[in-house]
Amino acid sequence: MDCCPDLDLVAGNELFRGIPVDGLGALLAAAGRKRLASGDVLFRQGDAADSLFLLIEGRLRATQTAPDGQQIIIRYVGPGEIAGYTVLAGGDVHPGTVTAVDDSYLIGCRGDTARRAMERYPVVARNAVILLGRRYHEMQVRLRELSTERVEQRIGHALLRLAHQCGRRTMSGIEIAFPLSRQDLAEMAGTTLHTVSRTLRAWEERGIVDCGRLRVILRKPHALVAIADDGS
Amino acid sequence: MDCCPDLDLVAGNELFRGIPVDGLGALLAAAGRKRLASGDVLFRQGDAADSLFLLIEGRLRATQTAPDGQQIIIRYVGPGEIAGYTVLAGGDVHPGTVTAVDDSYLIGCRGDTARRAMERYPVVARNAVILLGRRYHEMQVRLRELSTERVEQRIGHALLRLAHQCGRRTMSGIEIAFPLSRQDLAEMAGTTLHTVSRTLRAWEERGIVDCGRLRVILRKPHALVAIADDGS
DNA sequence: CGGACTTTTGAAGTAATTCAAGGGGAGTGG
DNA sequence: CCACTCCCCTTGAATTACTTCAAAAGTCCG
Repeated sequence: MDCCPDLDLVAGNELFRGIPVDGLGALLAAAGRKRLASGDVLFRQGDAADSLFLLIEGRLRATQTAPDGQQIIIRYVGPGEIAGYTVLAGGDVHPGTVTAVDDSYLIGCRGDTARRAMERYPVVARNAVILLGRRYHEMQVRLRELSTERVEQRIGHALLRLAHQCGRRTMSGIEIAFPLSRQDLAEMAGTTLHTVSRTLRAWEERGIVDCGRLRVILRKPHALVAIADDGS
Repeated sequence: MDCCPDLDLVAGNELFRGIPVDGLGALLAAAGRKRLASGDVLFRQGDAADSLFLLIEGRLRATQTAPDGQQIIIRYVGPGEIAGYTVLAGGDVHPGTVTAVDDSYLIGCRGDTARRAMERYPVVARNAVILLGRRYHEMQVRLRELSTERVEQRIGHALLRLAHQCGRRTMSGIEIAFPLSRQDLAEMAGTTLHTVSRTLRAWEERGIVDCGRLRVILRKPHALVAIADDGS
C-alpha cells in the first residue's frame, strides 16, 4: 500500500527522519519533483535561497567559486542527503553552486515549508543541528589537512573520503561510483590536475590504484591510508 | 533590580536569545561560572564533550591539531559567543582544543541542559542552526581561500577577518584587540611564522600596518582589502 | 640581570605550479 | 563505419613561491 514511493526515502532522510507519518505526507504533498541530467545546475552561488532539496537518486557536487573564477569542491551529495542547507540557516542566497554529476532525481520543497517543519517538529531542528555540526566538523578537518599536509597526502585523504562516502566494492577494489576527473580531485585536494595526474600515475605503478578516464578504483586502500597518514 | 548580572548577557546571546525570562532564570540557575587566565585550557581535542560554554568576557582560541602535533586556528571566540558547539550537535568528544588568550570569564552548562533547552524552546534550536550554518559557511570560504590564494592574500584575509570580528578603532587605525603572535597568524593563514613576519614587515614599510610584539594595528584597511582581493 | 619567548632576516633548498605539447577515448554526425 | 571534434589525461622542462635552516636581536617579566 505504498501509495507514494518517495515516502520511505523522506522518512529515512537525515533531516526529516523522525517526523510522524502524517506530517511526512503533508510535507510530500507540498514538495515538487525534479530530474537533472549530468551537468545540469541545480542552483548557482548567489542565487536566492528559496528551496531545499533532497537527493533521491544520482549524485551532486557543491562548489565554492572565487570572484576570479577559481573554485573548489565543497562536497559531493549522495542519495538521502540534502542540498541547499542555507534555507534552514536563514541565509538569503546560496553560498555555493550545486551541479549534477550523474543523472539525478530529487525532491524539492520551498524554504518556508522546510523552516516550518523545523518549528513544528523539534526532531527536524535537532537533525539539522546534527547535520550542520557534522559538516562543520568535516570542514575543520579538511582545513587542517590543507594547511599542514603535502599534496600526496591530501589527494590520498580526498580519495579515501570519497571511497568512504560513496565507494562501491568490486572484485578489483573500491570504485568511486561516479565520474571523477583529475580536475575534480584537484579541486578537492587544493592542487592542480597535473599534480593529481602524476600522483595517480605513480600510485598506479605501485598497484595502489587503478584508474582511467573519469574513473578511480582503490586497489589497496590500506596502502593509501598509510600514505595519507604518513607524517614523514 | 538586576539581581543576576549575567541575565542580560545570556538573554542577548547568539544561542539563547529569545528564551522567555523565566526560562533564562532556570538556565542560569543550572549553570556554573568559570574564570580562565590567559593560556589556560578550557577543554582539549578528544575530551568528552559534556559542557557548553558561553563567553562573557575575554577571548578564546579554538584549534585543530593533527596527530603529529601541527595545528591550525579554527576561530577566535569573543564575548557573547559560545564554545563547545559539539554538545549541541550530538558529538561525544570535542573536535578541537579551546584556550584562553586573554583573562576570561565564562558561564558553562551541562550538555543535557543545553540540549533540553533546544527541545523546549524551538527558538534555541533555530539559533543553533543559524549559528552552525554561519560557521559552516565561513569554513567554506576559508577553504577556498586556502586552496586558491597565495600567502600574502591569505594573511590579508586573516587580518581583515580578525579586524571585522574584534577590531578596536583607535586614532591610528584598527587594532586587533588581543595578543596575536606571528605564529598565530600563520596558523590562521596556513603558512609559517617566518613568512608572516616578512609579509608584515613589508606592509609596515608601506605604512599599511603597524605592528609590534603580539600586536597588530591596521593603518590602511582599504589597502589591505586591495591586497587580499587582488587577483594578480 | 637572567632567561624565556617573540621576532627578524639572510641563505639555501624544494615541493609543487606553471608552461608547453602531445596523445587518447568517447561521442557525433556524415 | 569512419572521420572529426571535444574533452580528458599524460609528461617533460622551467620556474617560483614558499619553506626550511640557521642565527641573532628584541622584548618582557620575574
